[in-house]
Amino acid sequence: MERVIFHIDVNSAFLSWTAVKMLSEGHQDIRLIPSVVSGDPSDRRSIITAASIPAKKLGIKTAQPVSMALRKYPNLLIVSGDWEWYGKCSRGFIEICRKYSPVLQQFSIDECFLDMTFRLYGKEPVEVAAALKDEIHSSLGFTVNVGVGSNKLLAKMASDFEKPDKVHTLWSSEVERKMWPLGVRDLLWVGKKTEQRLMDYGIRTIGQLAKTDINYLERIFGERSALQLHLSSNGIDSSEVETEVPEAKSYSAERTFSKDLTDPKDVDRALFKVACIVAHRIRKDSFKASCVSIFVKRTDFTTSQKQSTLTQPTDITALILNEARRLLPEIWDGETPLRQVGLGVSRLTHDTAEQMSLFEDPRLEYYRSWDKEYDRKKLDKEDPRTLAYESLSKHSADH
DNA sequence: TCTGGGGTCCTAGGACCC
DNA sequence: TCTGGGGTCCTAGGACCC
Repeated sequence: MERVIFHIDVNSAFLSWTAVKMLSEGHQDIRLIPSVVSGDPSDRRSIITAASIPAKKLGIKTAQPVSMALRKYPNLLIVSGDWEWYGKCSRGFIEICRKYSPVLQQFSIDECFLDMTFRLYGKEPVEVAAALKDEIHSSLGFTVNVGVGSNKLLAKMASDFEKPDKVHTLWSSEVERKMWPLGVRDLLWVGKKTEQRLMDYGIRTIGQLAKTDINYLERIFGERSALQLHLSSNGIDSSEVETEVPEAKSYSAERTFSKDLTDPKDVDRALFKVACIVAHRIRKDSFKASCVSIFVKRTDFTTSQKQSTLTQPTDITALILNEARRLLPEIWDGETPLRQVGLGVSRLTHDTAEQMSLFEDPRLEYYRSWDKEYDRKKLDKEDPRTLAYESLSKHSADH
């Protein structure tokens, strides 16, 4: 029996959600004018996080630099994001979707899949999808697209058809007519690089890809990727709607500076900030990490990364920072200007047993109390107090 | 025009062990 | 003394997603 899967996708999520909030405060509806959500517009390096449909019609796209968008349209309305509010909107929209089927997989902050196979009770899938779409609009004030299909891949492809506020179907029987004429780039998991390689071999549309001999694809992409391309271009996807929320596998934070850094003191301070952010987040989720990695991006956009495994998992900022400091010289000569500095942790465990040792470093107690205070005071993540930085630096430098 | 931030998964090579 | 093959862990890098 054929399955019925819905994919629900909020239209220009961050922009719509900001619009709803501004409307309630008496502002005009920014969805109807050229507008964008972005980081600090005075920073030359800020990029566009979300754009309204009128803005998109002017050629303004997500991930473009704000400066570029302003050159295209100087009257562009720029608003900043509000992540707490976005979290509320996301939870509200997921809650409504869950009423239609408990077999729900949240795919990102603004997308989810529903397995509707046993939830239609004789009703037409398209009518149920329209009811869901309209309920979200009337109760929360923003629009969504609903893709309806025979599997997750097709549902997701369908939700990407004409926007906003639309229901589209993409059943297996419609693949040839609705999906095959599209360019390969429209296929899920085909990004820029794969598109270029396919182009090199004269494969431009999803239909051409579907009809390409899989053995030929294997020679270009390897066994695994070839199979993936072959199946998805033919509209085949047997994956389930996963209701379990997977545990995080890694945490990371990175900062791009408005001016490239060259002073080792500035770089160290940046490392400190990202270490505080990452360590705070793993403590909040009661994880400890065994692997620390750092990465840098240079002015020419080349990047380097270095990671190493700790002898014991930890959630202590100072120990993570120390490892990061040890690794840094291996990827940075102390002079090359750096555009970005990042820090990540992985190999996470929930192991709570403290590894007590007779020889436990007495400084650990100080580090833990420092972290406790950081967590308690919710210190401004972007601007940890100088004093805190100095005191932690002084201690951990002795290591 | 000049490119953010946060994730996941895959591959490939080297080290090490049996 | 010189030898095979398989498994696992670790690290670096790349591609993709939102």
